[in-house]
Amino acid sequence: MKQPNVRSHLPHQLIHDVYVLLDDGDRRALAHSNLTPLEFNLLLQLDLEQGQRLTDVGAKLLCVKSTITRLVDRLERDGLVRRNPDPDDRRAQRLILTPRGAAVRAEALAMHNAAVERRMNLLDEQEQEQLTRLLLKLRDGLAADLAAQQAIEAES
Amino acid sequence: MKQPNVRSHLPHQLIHDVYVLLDDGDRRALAHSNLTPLEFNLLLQLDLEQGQRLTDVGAKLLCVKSTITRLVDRLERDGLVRRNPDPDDRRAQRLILTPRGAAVRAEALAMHNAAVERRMNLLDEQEQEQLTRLLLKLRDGLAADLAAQQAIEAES
DNA sequence: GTATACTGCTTGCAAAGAAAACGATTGCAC
DNA sequence: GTGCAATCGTTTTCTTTGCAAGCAGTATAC
Repeated sequence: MKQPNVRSHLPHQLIHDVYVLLDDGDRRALAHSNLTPLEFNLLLQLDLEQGQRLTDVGAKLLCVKSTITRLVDRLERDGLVRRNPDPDDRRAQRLILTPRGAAVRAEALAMHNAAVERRMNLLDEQEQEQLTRLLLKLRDGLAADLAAQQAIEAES
Repeated sequence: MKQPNVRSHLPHQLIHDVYVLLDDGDRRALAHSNLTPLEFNLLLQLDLEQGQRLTDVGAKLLCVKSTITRLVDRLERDGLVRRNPDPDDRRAQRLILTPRGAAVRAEALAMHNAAVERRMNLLDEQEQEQLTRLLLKLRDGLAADLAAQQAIEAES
């Protein structure tokens, strides 16, 4: 059994390989701004909608609360974001970007956009559209599959 | 700038999302055998060609040597693999699967194959072929891009 | 042959994340 | 209102990983 004898393993493996390569490229592009991909994504979230709670951000970034706490600790220490008290809920904190954070975000976004565009343009426009269509279908199916699995787990 | 205004960001984002979902599914499928994806992949490597050195495995699994050392520590402690001295090079160790390791590997492979097949069959056969073609092209291009970047770094 | 560079692996250290327990606060049932 | 459950965020602990330094063994230059 040299290669797994299941046909569907090839695309599965390829998604993994492509992800690793893209992630590596992202890290290289963001390293100039001293950001990890996760930090960058957090800054992007804040740009979209300031004043979010840590829990909200965690849900969007798909990581647990403690990870967000420490991520924000670092970013706050570096002066990129600030925790503001929530006027309506004394348990919660609202995250806002500092001016310095906004500047870093803009710089990193420009580098990131350029890097993504350069690499994705390895496919022509039509191929990108095809790929998008296939991945959308797969993603939605997988998300449904995950929800079903979680429902099963919740029962037991 | 609600969504990044670069067209190529959508497939980039989708690959990330799909990867996360697939990885999560892999972890669930492998959890029944108490293996992480990396441990599973190491066992698969050994199945392919027994007697490999740690360095060889590290190259195939794309992680640094120290990671392999500790990964093998765990698997050896659990009785799944064994380090054998290399007769030709006293620095090196040859990794072989124990009978117990082979059994665990077989069980995990069956579960993994079933899980991969079920999820990839969210796409029909033709779509899988299309996806494979696109990802192959992208992967090869990205690999070449990475090699070019590394060459630039090596110069400076 | 001896010095030097290189290779294979391990170890120490730090970064990152997950899980669980916790304190503080809120909201819901009654 | 009072009591109980849920929520928000932090802290503690554990696991996994990468990087850099180090040790032992090998190969190359001379």
